Amino acid sequence: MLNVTLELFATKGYHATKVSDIVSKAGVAQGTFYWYFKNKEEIALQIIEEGKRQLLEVIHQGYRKDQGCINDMIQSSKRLMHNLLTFASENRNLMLFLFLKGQGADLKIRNAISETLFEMEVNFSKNIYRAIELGMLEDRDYVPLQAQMLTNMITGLIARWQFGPLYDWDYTPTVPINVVVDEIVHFEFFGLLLSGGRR
Amino acid sequence: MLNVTLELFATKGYHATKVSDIVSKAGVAQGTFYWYFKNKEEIALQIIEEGKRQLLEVIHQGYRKDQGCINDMIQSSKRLMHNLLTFASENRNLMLFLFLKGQGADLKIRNAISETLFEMEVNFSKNIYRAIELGMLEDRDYVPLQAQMLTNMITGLIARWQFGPLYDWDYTPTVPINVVVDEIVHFEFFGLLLSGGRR
Amino acid sequence: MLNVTLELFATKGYHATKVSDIVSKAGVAQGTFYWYFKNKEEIALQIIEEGKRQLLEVIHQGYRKDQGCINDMIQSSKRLMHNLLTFASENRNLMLFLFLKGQGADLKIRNAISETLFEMEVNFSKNIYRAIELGMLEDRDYVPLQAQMLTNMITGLIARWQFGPLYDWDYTPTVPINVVVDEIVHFEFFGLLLSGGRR
Amino acid sequence: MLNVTLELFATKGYHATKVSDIVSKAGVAQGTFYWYFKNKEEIALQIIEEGKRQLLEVIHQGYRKDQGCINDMIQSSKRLMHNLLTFASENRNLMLFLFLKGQGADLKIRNAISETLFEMEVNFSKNIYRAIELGMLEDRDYVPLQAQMLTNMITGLIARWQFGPLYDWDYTPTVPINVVVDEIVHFEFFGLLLSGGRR
DNA sequence: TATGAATGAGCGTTCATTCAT
DNA sequence: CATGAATGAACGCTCATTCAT
Repeated sequence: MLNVTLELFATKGYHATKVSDIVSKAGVAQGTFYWYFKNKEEIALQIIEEGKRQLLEVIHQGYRKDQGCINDMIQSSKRLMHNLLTFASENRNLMLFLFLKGQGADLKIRNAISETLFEMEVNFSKNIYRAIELGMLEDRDYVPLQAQMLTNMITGLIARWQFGPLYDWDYTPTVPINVVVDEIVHFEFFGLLLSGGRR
Repeated sequence: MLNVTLELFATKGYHATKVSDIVSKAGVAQGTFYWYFKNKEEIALQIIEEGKRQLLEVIHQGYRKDQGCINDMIQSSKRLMHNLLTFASENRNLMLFLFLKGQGADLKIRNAISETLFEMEVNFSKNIYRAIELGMLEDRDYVPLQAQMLTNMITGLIARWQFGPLYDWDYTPTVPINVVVDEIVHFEFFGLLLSGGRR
Repeated sequence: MLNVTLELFATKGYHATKVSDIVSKAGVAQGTFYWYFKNKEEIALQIIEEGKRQLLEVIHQGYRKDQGCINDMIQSSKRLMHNLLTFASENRNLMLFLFLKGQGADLKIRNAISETLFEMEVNFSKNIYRAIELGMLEDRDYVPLQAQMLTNMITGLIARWQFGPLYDWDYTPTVPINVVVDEIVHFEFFGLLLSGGRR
Repeated sequence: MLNVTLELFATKGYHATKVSDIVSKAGVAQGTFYWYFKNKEEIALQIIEEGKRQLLEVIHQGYRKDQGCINDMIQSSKRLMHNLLTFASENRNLMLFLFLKGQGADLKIRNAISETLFEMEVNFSKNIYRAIELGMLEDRDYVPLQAQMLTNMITGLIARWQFGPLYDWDYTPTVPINVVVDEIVHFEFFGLLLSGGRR
């Protein structure tokens, strides 16, 4: 039922998705829904929770562990972005819901989503701090701000890349995944690396 | 009525805003709403239309017109970003609605918003192409992709800067506007400029 | 305004006709309507009143005055029916409203219409009684019942003849007026005349 | 719910009957209505459909099957009319809705009703043609027109007989059913039979 | 576990009517 | 005489939720 619901949330949006839509698509009766979930809000929260877990797992795997040269850093970033975009390709509905449609839902759900995005940010921050610790980047102020920019750039780009300017579910990406990875990492690299000790 | 409605849309979201909320906040009767607007959807579309107009006007004013050195380009970018962030500060509700909450509304509204963001992108693209023409930037592929990244970075940053990680209307920015401008332009500068002839 | 309103009542029906339809078709402002008429009901009642006057005038002109033979009676009936059908052709909207659509309006209006039809009946009754007085018809019971049947036959036929089986305003009669007159009078003649002294 | 609704439609008319009237009279909640019917229009259409079925069944049973003399034809007509009037007595609300109030409803409903009346006409036409085939009546033009007159006469008479000149639901018929049957059949007999070969 | 009929609060919208100008 | 903006009661309909089976 989670997958079915996520698909509906992603395409129609939270409010426009009726519980009756969910159950009819899932092939069960209306009442059955309420055996599995307390209410409509809860299924959304579960979806977000599970999505967050997977998303952070992907990001976590790209975490820099060893010291290395600039090139190692770039390679590591590329690997992370590649994993992220691959995950995005395999979880289109999740991306659409988390990065776009979700903000139209009710407060509690919006907050759960915001929290997810914030944790992404935190991980990017950690990544940057780690790179500084490892001596790969010079120390700087405003690491969180830079992590924000990265997050926005990445989530926004994933949405636009996958769904086009009108955020259409049936859109087919026109740019190969490698190009997107390169562009992001390029921005990231120059944005972060060359900012040097600016503080 | 437009301002009152925008505020409600921005804080509660489109669906959670009842027409009765709008009219009671505006101090008129329920029926009066329908004298001025065909229905709830139309007022949203009008708000978006007007917001788009203003937003694009701000962006257009930052359009590069004269050739210049690298420094001119940076200054011009800073001026544009400063205008944009100032406009954002003075139109918090519009930002919240366009960049976040709006995607939870119905198809027609979402499309109108997407179109607005897309036109921002197009303007950034034009800006980049213009800089190439003027010899300020080397020629490159994927200008639209870079414009997308810029747009995402900027809109996302505006939202996060103004409303914090939980997108809370009562949040107060913790980072001074100049720092944000510097960071954005830094990213933009290195991202775009130093990408050189990579194609 | 009366004509405009009658046309709308006849085509759309009483309830489906909005005061705003009337005034926009009449080319005046909404408020003006209420200078001429107390409310929507009143204009309907005025229309019915005026229609009744005209209708009864037509019927009254066909009233038998002089004694005569059977043939005189048939000729007189034919003349009456011809006048009635001619009037109907020239007052399609009135027919449609009185004989069909009107019964869907509110109580007071329905009663005004019923009264109109009843007065038609009364006149037919008088006509029959007069013919009996003049010795053109034998005396009989149930004259009112026969008058009812005549009325129903005539009003129904007028509606069906002018507007077809679906009561469509744009329908064009397929049967010439003389044929209709002949058929009605034939029915009337044999129905009334030959019923002889049956009592 | 169908019976309850028919009663309300027949007494108050379609537009004046609120869904809340229906459900409160039926003793269920507002929402329950929409579990059984798509909307208010649909229940009207179902009522008409069912009414048509029953009405045509009654008429069909009176269909002439065997050849016979004039008297057989009259007897057969009387039986049909008697059945029809008996059915009408037992389905007062249906009569009131189909023959009077229904024409005030919206287009789709009006058309469904018109269709019902038209099928009555068609059946009467068939009956006449069958009588011609059987040699009980001479051939003639304008059979459909005569069927129309019959239908109008009969439906109108049923309405007036049952509900009086003001079409009042609480009216009690003042004329015994047999008299009405006799009068109708008399009109029909002389109207149809004696019209001979007039063409 | 699972069903699906039943609920009812709440919403968007309509439209006859009013009234200051 | 005429306007048209403003009113607000009332309606049809939706849909998340409940509960007897």
